[in-house]
Amino acid sequence: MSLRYGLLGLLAEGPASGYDLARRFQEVLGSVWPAQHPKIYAELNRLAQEGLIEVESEGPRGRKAYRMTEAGLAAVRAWLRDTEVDHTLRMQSLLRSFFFWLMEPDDLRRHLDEEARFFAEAAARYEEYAKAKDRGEFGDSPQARSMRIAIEAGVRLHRTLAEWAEWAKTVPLSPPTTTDS
Amino acid sequence: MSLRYGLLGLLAEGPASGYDLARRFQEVLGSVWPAQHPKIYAELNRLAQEGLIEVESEGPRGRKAYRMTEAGLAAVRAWLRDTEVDHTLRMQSLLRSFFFWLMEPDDLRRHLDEEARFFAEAAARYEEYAKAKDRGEFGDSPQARSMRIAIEAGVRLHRTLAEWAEWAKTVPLSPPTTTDS
DNA sequence: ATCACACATGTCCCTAAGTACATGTACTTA
DNA sequence: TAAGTACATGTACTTAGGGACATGTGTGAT
Repeated sequence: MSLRYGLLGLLAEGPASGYDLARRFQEVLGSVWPAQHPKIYAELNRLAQEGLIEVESEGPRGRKAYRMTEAGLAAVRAWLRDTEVDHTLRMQSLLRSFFFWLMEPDDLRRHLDEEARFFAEAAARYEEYAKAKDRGEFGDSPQARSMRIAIEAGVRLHRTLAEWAEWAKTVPLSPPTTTDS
Repeated sequence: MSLRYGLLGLLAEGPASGYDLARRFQEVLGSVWPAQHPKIYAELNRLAQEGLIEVESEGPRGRKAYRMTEAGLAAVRAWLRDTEVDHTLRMQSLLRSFFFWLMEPDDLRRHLDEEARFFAEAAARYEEYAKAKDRGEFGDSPQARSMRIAIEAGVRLHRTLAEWAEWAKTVPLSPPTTTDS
């Protein structure tokens, strides 16, 4: 259901085609909610059938731009206001960390180096985005301010994970061996 | 595939039945990789067919305890060492934050209050776990130390998200209106 | 003795997600 | 004018995940 409301949320900013939405999903929402174009086109058709969106215009190359209907706007708002947040998390990085004790120390160090680098780079990318927003590149609309909040989560989250990976490198996995002297 | 290696990872600590594994998944891995018992039993059967695990003993009420085989241990290790980490993230909380501008200020404040509370409570639960470990309640084995690292990630992650939600409450979503005087 | 509960394993079905395949059009550049 | 690229929309197949349903057993309490 989240994909559905992700699409409606994006369409609340203005009309867009499936192609546009697929790109925007990849660019901005992709890091918190991945979606491939087949799912997007399918969902758009369902949404249109249910009257939550409607074709606004048809363009070249079969392009169909959708516009949100009143019912659609009401539906996103209801989702945001009335439905419980699904806090389910699925992080392979953390799943793996339960099994670090199965790894050779060298492999583990290498792994944590890579993890730290990955998270730090992601954090840096989000920070660039945040700076661009703060420079006014996305304007100062409520949408842009919302995005700024989301980006801030990205920055903090990935920075935290990078620090965690660095910290993890300092934790010895084997208890000190008692020298039987 | 992560469920598979989650199960193998748990079985690396010692023999266990599907029922045991389902409970342990819910308790310790559930927050980073949810799994329901039907999936677990199915995966165990597949794993046994492929020779990565084998039935160690049969107990009352049809209980089947599985033991990991050499091949199974090699498989988890190969997964940990050689396969790339899937960093795909799916966080509904963050997806929603892109659309905060569609919410009434009051609803948004309420929402962020709830989010902050949820994340803070989760962080506190993880912290309790961490303290218990540091008191020595889980011993000092490599497994326990691995778990400690995973728990630390839970603490930091949720604390960060709680702080983010608190911070988000202080961000005005509407640009200051120019009073036409 | 009976009842409730925790133990224990599964099937079935539906939805969500991911990948590969398929098709065609407008524009830009060599 | 030919080739490459970005635009544009889909179908088909496979796997993963979640919920409901089904079934039966040992144990402890009343």
